[in-house]
Amino acid sequence: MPRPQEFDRDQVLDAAIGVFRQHGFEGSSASMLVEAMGIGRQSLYNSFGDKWQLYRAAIEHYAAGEIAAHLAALKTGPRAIDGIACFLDRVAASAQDMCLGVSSICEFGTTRPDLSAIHDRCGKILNAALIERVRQAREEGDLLPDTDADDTVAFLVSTLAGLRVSARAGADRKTRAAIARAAMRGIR
Amino acid sequence: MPRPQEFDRDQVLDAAIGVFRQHGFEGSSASMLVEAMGIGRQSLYNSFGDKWQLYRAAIEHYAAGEIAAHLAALKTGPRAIDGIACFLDRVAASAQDMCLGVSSICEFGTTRPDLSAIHDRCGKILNAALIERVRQAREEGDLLPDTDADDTVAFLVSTLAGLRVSARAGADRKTRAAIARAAMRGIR
DNA sequence: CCAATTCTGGAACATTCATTCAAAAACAAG
DNA sequence: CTTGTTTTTGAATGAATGTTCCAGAATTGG
Repeated sequence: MPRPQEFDRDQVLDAAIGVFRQHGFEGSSASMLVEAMGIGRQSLYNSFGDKWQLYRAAIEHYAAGEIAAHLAALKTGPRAIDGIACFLDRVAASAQDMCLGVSSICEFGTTRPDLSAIHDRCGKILNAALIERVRQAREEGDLLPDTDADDTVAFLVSTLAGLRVSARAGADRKTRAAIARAAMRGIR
Repeated sequence: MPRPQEFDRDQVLDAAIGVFRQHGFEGSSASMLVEAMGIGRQSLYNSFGDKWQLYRAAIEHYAAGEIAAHLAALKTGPRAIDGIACFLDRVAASAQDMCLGVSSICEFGTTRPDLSAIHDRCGKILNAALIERVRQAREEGDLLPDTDADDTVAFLVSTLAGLRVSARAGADRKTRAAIARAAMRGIR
């Protein structure tokens, strides 16, 4: 008998993600979120609890999509090294809009346990995929044999963050592509 | 005849920098700043105008110190490549606390012209020093000869940002050093 | 000492914030 | 149609925000 919800949860979440990406958590007001999401204030609080929980939901939703894209990119190419290159190229190409993961880390670091839990969980998935691919590339002879796989992955993730911050600072696409290329040279 | 200022401008500015580094602009309240700086609210507004102007002053002050440290690091070593390595090592070693430059870029991107002006001005100085050093290293035969100097510098700055975001996310010192090493491999 | 100026501290300001209350409207099931 | 539940809407809440006003204390130069 209950009246059904009129909006699509994923859709309004995407709208919230857009606001948070642009302004961060503290810079996003409830009014901005309500307006962008196109729902009533009350609906927001009914569906998501409060602003912080909405933020967490947005990050989780964003991370899910981002991880899926990363994993897909990593799968490409005849050899593992191609997947790694594709992963970096995709990041370089799609970095116009601020990354919500980088943004949340810059804003809160490791000070919010519930946020860190999300980061850790998502980071583990991406790290595992990267490590597997790095090991594979090494076995295929495309990587330096005397480097630690964990360190290589840390460097790749660092490059990911660096690319996105550079983009936020105004770096154009060509420059970003050059950064990705240099990074590939660093692990090979 | 006027009563002299009782506090040292640079000193209270350093305190403000500490707050802004930890919480960003939007996350830092006037009360937090007043308490950390150890001066009265009124003194703050008399000396710095308002919160935004204080933020700009803090960034400017922070950037001056940071640039000086970068330039000093770049000067070291018998060859230019040593200076570049030292530059990255210093960043890796001193990245526990969030970088105010990276933080402000993540928070505001290029949306505030007056902020971008500061970034551009400081970026130019660092870029010029890096380019000079990169060119020199190439002449000394320590760098790949067929790479663009601008791209190499962009990669170094991207690594700088990546290192600091990684540190904010919890990367330990050893991991950060490995990232710096991998980056050096990327330009050589 | 006097005068000028600025620092200090506290109260006061309007505004915005996140959040909630209350009533109206919309829908599904009987 | 009625009943029960939920969404919606708009106003209202109290707290916190950045900022300013004010009076008193402090310190220098004349």
